[in-house]
Amino acid sequence: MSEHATERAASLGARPVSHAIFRVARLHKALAGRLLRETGLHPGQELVLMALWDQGPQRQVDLVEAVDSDAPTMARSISRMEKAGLVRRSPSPTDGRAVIVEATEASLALRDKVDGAWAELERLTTTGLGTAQQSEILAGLALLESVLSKAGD
Amino acid sequence: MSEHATERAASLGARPVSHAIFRVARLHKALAGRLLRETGLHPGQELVLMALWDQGPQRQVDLVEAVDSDAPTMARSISRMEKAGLVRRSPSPTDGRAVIVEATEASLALRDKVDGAWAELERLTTTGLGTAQQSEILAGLALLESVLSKAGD
DNA sequence: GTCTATTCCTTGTCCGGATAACTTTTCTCA
DNA sequence: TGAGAAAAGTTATCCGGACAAGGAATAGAC
Repeated sequence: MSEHATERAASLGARPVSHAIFRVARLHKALAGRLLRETGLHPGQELVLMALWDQGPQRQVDLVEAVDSDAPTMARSISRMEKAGLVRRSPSPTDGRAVIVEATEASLALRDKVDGAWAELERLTTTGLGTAQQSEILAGLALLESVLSKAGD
Repeated sequence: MSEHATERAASLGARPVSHAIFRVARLHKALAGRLLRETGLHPGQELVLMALWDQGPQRQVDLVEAVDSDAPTMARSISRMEKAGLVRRSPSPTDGRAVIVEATEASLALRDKVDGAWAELERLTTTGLGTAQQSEILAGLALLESVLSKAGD
């Protein structure tokens, strides 16, 4: 019937790297979400807090850069975190366009939990992997990252 | 100031595998979305259509399994695709609970574009990688997948 | 045969991610 | 200096992903 039957029969299984990335990312994100649940944070928010804890108050656009997000997502997320008392917003004294975001004292109570969750995530992710395998995987991921970011031009 | 400064100063950079997975997944998904744009589909919908094209009409729960999604997401996605004329729903003749989903003839017009987009995605993902590097990366991802799915218990 | 447990699906809610459209402010440079 | 380009945020609209709750039908146990 179809003159492309042989190519098509394999279409769901024949994109090995792409599908593997999909599945690993999904599992990894789910695991991160589960570990983070006890902190009450949603995946992504902890990255914002970690950036604020580490680098101090900064503009939203800096946070976007730090966690590799985008402006609308960050604006919304910051609003929610502000409402939750995790974060404070104030106008930049030197740039009328910018908003300075800082972590509240209340957010510090989460710091140990967040650090623990991330450590646990990394532990679970690399459990059973030798250091050689780990660096191999890391090198592979770095390679993929550079290839993909070049492809995104 | 902080008695944990040394540990904490590295908190954004010291989870190499986890962060690498995050970044690769993000780039990969963005690339997939861009390639898919010309089909008018949103990322995820093409997986549903590919499953229907390849395996024929099936229940929603089978589609959930095929694309590794979940029931609520699938229900909503199918509804949208039904509204868009890509998919048809009918009650199962043998199971009163189940719904049989099938691809419409109209959806077939997208098949070549979708196949092309996925081929291009894989090509861009693996461009510049030797076959040895490819299998190395694939093995690494498979390893991560098995570790992560075991951790998700 | 009935009562319970399971399965399949749906709806509602909340979240992040992406795009587009827009406002306000700053920067650039001719 | 003054016009236009660029940057920072916001809001809107979609989308998929996750969770909770619930209805309806089937399957299983007794």
